[in-house]
Amino acid sequence: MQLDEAKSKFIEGWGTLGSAWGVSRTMAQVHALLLVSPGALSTEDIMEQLQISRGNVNLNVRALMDWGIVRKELRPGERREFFSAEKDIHRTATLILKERRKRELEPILRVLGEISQVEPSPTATPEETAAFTQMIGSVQNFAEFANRAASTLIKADENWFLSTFMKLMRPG
Amino acid sequence: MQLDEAKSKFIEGWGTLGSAWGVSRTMAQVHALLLVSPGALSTEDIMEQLQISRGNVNLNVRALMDWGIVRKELRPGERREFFSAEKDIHRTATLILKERRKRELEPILRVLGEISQVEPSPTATPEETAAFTQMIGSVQNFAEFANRAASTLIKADENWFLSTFMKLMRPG
DNA sequence: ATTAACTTTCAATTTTTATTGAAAGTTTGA
DNA sequence: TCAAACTTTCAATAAAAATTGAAAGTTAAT
Repeated sequence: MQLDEAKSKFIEGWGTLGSAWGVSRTMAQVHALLLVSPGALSTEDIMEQLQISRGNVNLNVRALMDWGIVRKELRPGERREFFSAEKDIHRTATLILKERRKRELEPILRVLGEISQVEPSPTATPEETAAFTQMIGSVQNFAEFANRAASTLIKADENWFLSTFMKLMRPG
Repeated sequence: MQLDEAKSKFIEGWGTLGSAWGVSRTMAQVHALLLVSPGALSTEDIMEQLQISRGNVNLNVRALMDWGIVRKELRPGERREFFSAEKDIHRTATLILKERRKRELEPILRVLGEISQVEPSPTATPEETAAFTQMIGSVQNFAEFANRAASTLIKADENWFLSTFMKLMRPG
């Protein structure tokens, strides 16, 4: 396979993966393009390579910068901005995890905390209320577990990630 | 807070969480409704409680059954079908993990495997090709790590999940 | 202060995805 | 075998999300 074809396949595959996980296809594709590009790219470069509009490029690179996985690069004597992706995959994964935890896990934990305060009422039997409380409690436990696991991974350095965690996963 | 209000908030929150992770809002809401309902529900029950059409209920309930997290329940002497959610949250999480790994992780691993076979060509410098191969290699390593981690979690029973994994996450 | 080179915004549009509802299909009991 | 009580399908429709492109905004050099 030729390099260009391989790059295209990666961009396409990464885009598909992203959209399955709630990241817009284009955002994932911009990320993939920056990952496979040796140097930083300008807005025009991205527009041309992915065949998308200027506004779209701007929107998506800014979202990627919000996530901390893409950086703006300024070159002396150049007015336009160049963009490059964090190339360390563990760091990238950590940053994504951090951001998604903040955006998605924390809100549901808040909701779970609120609704676990459900009080006995005349319209529901005590059994119904108890069943609900128990159900929510187990979801809450699980979500808190996931939250703590995410924290640990976020704090962990790459060595820990590769050695300690790897050993756990393959104890043989 | 009253039980009904708490249930609604859970259904809404679960729906939002789902859509952030690439699951349709309605599918997540049907799942949430079944989770908070003490008994099994009929198609009509779901239609009424979520205010959605019969076709939509049918579609989403079948998708949830594909995932293995909702079961059909037949009652003697009743022609219609009732549905109930797996109430064990660890088991639910495991089943979701398993299904998503199959649907989303495996395809990207296949793509990565293919494109790592990139060959030197006249249109690209050896350095470019090498940089690409290295990049893809690190993504591949990471994806394979995630794949193995998922396998382990899938095989693990609840005890392991709660004790061993918990200890690792909070080594103090 | 002006202008050229850029970035950002946003209302309009397109594309994608989800939903409906009615018709077709299936199953079960009489 | 019939018909009632269901489930399933799918073409049409609606809703949501992504995208465009042109105009407005910003910045930096002269």
